[in-house]
Amino acid sequence: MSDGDFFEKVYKVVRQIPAGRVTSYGAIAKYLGTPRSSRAVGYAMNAAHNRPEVPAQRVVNRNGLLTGKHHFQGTNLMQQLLENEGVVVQKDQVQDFQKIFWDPLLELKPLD
DNA sequence: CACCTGACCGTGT
DNA sequence: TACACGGCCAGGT
Repeated sequence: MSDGDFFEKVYKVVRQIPAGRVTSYGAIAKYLGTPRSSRAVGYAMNAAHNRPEVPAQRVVNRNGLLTGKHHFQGTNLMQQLLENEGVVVQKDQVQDFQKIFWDPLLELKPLD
């Protein structure tokens, strides 16, 4: 595994998040076996702008807060994309966060 | 080559 | 409750 594969792994997981569900940076990092790399997951999302196949709006922070909304076009694009998928967002906060939370550790099989 | 800067998170005081 | 700290990855200056 070369070093640059980390972002790719992140994208691979994010791509599998079902519409209408969300997960967190930390959950992805943990799934990849590097629980301390949550920050790097965020950086991967920042770099994911070239990747239309990566639904970055489905990744929020551990509190269900849309911390990365400023990196989308406009002011509310991230929220609108989510609401478009049936996710209710209010004041940058995902409602029923725990309910629609998608944990790769549980939903996804160990590594892919 | 030595910093610096980010879509974060857990722990400690 | 609030802040400080270390760890993670990649690219820029």
